[in-house]
Amino acid sequence: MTEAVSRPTLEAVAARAGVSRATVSRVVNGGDGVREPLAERVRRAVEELGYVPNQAARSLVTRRHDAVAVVIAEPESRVFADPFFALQLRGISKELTAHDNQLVLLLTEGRADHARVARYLAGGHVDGALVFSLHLDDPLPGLIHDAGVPTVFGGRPGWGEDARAADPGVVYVDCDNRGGARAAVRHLLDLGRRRVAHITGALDQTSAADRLDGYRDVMADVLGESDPRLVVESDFTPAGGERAMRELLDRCPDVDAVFAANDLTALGALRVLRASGRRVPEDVAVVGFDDMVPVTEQTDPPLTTVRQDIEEMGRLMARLLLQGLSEDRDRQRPTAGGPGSPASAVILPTTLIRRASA
Amino acid sequence: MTEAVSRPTLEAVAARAGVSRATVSRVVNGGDGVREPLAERVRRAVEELGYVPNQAARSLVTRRHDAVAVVIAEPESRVFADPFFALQLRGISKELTAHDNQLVLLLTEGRADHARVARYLAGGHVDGALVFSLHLDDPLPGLIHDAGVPTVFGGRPGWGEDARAADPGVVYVDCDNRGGARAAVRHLLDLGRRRVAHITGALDQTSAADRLDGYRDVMADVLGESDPRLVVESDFTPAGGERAMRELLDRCPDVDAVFAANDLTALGALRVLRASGRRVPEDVAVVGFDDMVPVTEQTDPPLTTVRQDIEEMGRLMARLLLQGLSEDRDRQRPTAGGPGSPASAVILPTTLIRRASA
DNA sequence: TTGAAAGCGCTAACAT
DNA sequence: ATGTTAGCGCTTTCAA
Repeated sequence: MTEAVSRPTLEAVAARAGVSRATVSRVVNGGDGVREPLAERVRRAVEELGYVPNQAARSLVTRRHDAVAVVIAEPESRVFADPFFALQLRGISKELTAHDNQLVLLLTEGRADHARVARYLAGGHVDGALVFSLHLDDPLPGLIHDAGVPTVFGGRPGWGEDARAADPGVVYVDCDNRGGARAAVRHLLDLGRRRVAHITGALDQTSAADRLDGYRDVMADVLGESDPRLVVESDFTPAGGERAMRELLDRCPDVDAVFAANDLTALGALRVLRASGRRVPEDVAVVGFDDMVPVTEQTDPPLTTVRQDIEEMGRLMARLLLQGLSEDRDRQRPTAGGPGSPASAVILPTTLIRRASA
Repeated sequence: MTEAVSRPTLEAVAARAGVSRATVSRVVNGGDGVREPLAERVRRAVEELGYVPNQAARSLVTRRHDAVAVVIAEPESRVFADPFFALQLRGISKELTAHDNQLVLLLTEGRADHARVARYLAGGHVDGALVFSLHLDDPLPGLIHDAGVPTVFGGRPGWGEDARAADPGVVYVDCDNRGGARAAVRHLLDLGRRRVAHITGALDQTSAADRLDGYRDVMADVLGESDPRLVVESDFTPAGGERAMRELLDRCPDVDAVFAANDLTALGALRVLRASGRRVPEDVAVVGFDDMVPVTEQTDPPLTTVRQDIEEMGRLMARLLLQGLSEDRDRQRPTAGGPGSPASAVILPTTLIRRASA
C-alpha cells in the first residue's frame, strides 16, 4: 500500500508566496483580477509545494462536486455481459472527462440496493445522475425524484403515461426503437417473407415494448391481422434467444424470418436455426437490433441489424445533464422542466444495416 | 431535469429536536453515548426533516470519503469489449457496496488522461485506488505513487524488478498465470500432441508474459528445445486470434494443438481452424484461458480452458484495499509497506476446465 | 488589485 | 450523558 501524506493547504501556498489566501484562491481558480507578477509568484509556490485543492473544502462552499453518478439498475446483472452498457459508459465517460467531471458508478444488484442509491444521491455527493435500464415497476425514479437530483434517463422511463404527465421535467435520451423495428420488419417483408416472427426483449423495459409495437405496426399494416404465435417473449440474452427460437420452430415450423429484439438474441436464434438444419438467410432470414459490431460482423452469416449509436447516446445524456446543470447555476435555481426547459426527450435515429443474414 | 432543493443541516435537526448539534451528530453516527429518549427524539427529527448528512463537510473534518477510485488504463479501449473488466468491476462493486464505499470510475483513453487521473487521485477525493491493466512502460504507477494514494493493483505491475524492489509496499492481486499456462500445455502434451503452439496476449502486460513463460517452461521440460515458430504474438482479441492462427497455419501447417492466451483469442483461432477445414479437437486441440463462461460454453466445440475467478479477484482487491485503509487509520499513519505490512501479493489459483476442444 | 474575515456543515476535544 | 467550541480548507463578500 503506497503511503498517503498530508497535502499542503492554500494557507501554506499563501505563506510561501507572501500573499493572502484569497489571492491564491483567485489564481488557482482562473486567476482574473490578480496582477501578473503576483500571480506568477503564486503559481510558482503552488508548483513547488505540489499543491492540489482539497475538493471537500471547495464543495462545502461552492456546493458543486463536478461529479455525476451513473446508476445502472440491472437486477440480474446482465449489465456487463452485454456490451451495450459498456458502450454507453464509454460515451458518458468521454463527455464527462471533457468537462472535467468525474463518474461515480452505482451498480444495483437488486431491490436491496435501491435505498442505498437513493441515500447516496440525496447525500449531495454528485451534481446530477444518469440513470439506465429502468424496468416498469422500478421504484428508482420515484426515489430519485425525491432525492432532488437533476437526472437524465437512458431510454424512455416506463412508469406510465400518468406519471409521465405528472412530471414533465423528465429528460431522457433514447433511440427510435419503434421506427427501427418497423424498418427491420418492412425489410423482411420486402424480401418476400410472410411468416415473420419476433423474439421480444424483456417486456418490462420500454425499449422491448417499443420494438414489439413497431413489429406489430408493420405486420398489421401489410398483412392485416398477424399470427400471435409468431411473437415469443424473451429477455435480450443469447440463451433467451435460443430458448425462444426453439419454441418458435416448435409452434411455427414454417417461419421464414425472425426479427430479434437485439443482436445477442439474434445470436442465440442463429445457433438454434443452424442446429435445426435451416439455412440463413435462404430458409429463415434474421435481423437483429443494436449493431454491436463485434457481434454482428462475426456471426455466421454476418447479421443484418438495426443500428443505433449507443456511445453517442451516452455522450448525449452526459451533455444534456451538464448543460442543464450549468443553466441551473446561471439562473440560481434548478430547472423545473416544462415547456421552456431543455428538450425533455432526445430520440436518436436508427439505420438498417444490411449484411448477409437478411 | 428534476429539481434540486437545499437540504436541512445538522443545526436544523438539533433545533427541531431541542438538542445540540453534537448530540445529533452522535446519533447520526451510530449513537452510542446518547440516552434512548433523546436519541429517539433526534431520530424523529431526522426523519421529519429528511436530513441527510453533507458528505463534503464530513470529509473535510474526517478526511475520509468512503470512496475508492477504479482506474482502468486501457489505451485502445478493449476495456469493455472484454467481459474481463466487467467481471472485475462486479466483484469490486459488490465488496465496496458491502462496506458502504462508493466506486469512482476513471477510464483513461490514453496518455493524455494520465495527468488528469493523477490530479484527481492527488485531489483527495478518494481514500484509495484500484488500478488495472497496466502496461510495461506505463507512467501511471509512478504518478499514483507520487499522489500518495493507497493503491492495490490488479495483475502484477510490470515496471521491472528494480522499481519493484525500490517500492516494496506495492500490493497486487493476480492469478497464477504461469502455473495455469503450465497446466494447459501439460494437458495438451498429455493428450499426445507434440506440435503445441502458443498465441500470446499483449506482451507488454505481465499476464501475457507470464503465460508465455509457463508455456515455455513445459515445452522445454518435456520436449527439450521448442520450435520458436510455434509462438505467435497477439493481443487478447478475437481478431488478433484470427490473424495469429492464420499465420500459424501458414508457418506450421503441422500444428496439432494451440494454447491461446485467453478465451477471446481462442475464439478467433477456432474460427480460422474451422475455416481451414481442420477439426477441433481431432486435428488441432485448443485450450483457452480465463473461462468466460458465456464464451467458453458456446463455442463450437465448447472450449477447454484455464479458469481464473475474475470476480473474486476484483472482490479481493477491494477487500485488501479497504483492509489496508482501516489499518492505516487505526495506527494513525499510512502503511509504508515492507515486511510487517499486509500481504503484498495475493496470487489466486487457476484450474483447468476440460470441455470438448482439448 | 489585494487582504481580512465570515462562514459552508460537520466532527471531535474538551467542559460541564 | 450532553453541550460548547474550535477548527477542517476553501470561497466570497466586503473593506481597504
